[in-house]
Amino acid sequence: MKYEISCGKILISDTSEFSPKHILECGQVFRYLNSISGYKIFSKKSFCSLIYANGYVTIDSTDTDYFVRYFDLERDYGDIKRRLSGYPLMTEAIGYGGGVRILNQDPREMIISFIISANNNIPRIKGIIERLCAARGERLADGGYAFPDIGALKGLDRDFYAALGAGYRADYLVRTVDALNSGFDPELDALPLAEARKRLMSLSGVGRKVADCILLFGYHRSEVFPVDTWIEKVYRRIFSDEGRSAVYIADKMSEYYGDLAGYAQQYLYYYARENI
DNA sequence: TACCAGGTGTGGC
DNA sequence: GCCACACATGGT
Repeated sequence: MKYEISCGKILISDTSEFSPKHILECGQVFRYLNSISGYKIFSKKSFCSLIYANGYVTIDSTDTDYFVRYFDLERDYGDIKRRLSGYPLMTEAIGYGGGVRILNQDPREMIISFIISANNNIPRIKGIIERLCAARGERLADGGYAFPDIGALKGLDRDFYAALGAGYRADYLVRTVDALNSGFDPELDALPLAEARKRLMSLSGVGRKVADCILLFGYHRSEVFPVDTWIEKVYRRIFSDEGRSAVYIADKMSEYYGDLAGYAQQYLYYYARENI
């Protein structure tokens, strides 16, 4: 998409493919604050402020290259939407969430965050992650906190995560942090999808759905279609097909949409959250 | 009060 | 392989 960079700011004039609300509220990201003047967004050790006014989006940061990639600005979402427009319900879904983009987030941050997300709700997920960052993340220039390095979580026991409010996921986090600190290789880009997914699912607390979210939001594997309770509702509506397992739906939709599956899923997820 | 939230691990079959 | 069930926590 078209954008300009000047004085540490990224300027986007065509907002038909960039809606801060759509991007941040489609469930892919948990580290953002909403204020009167706009949004503040944290990723790894970077942060930016995002202002939407007079038809323009301005992204202000000290790391413009990082956020060009983070917001996936080099990709043509107009083309993606055109290719999806023939699929059932997609015109309506894109009508509601046409400004969605899939962010390029840090794989380790996604692993930890989506383990926390399991059987949980978004406000609570955000709170747990914020407390994790405040407890173990590096202090940033703006007064906020970075997402902790995995090394900074080494040796912490279940009581630490339980105190953050992680509940029974505390044990998963202890085991997965240990794996990440002792040999698990998060470089999965060169692997076939099935092998990458299998490796992620070897981590405690990572089942099919969490693995697919990590693959989509941490590795931009757009052929995956994460299936949660909301997407199950949309699936039933589109195909009038009751009683299918989440894995069945994920496999079927991945094949149905091909390399557009992840994008289709995000438009449908946003639509479901707004309309079902 | 029972149910829900971007589900997973476990044990029984 | 499938299935039922337990699992912390806070909101409605």
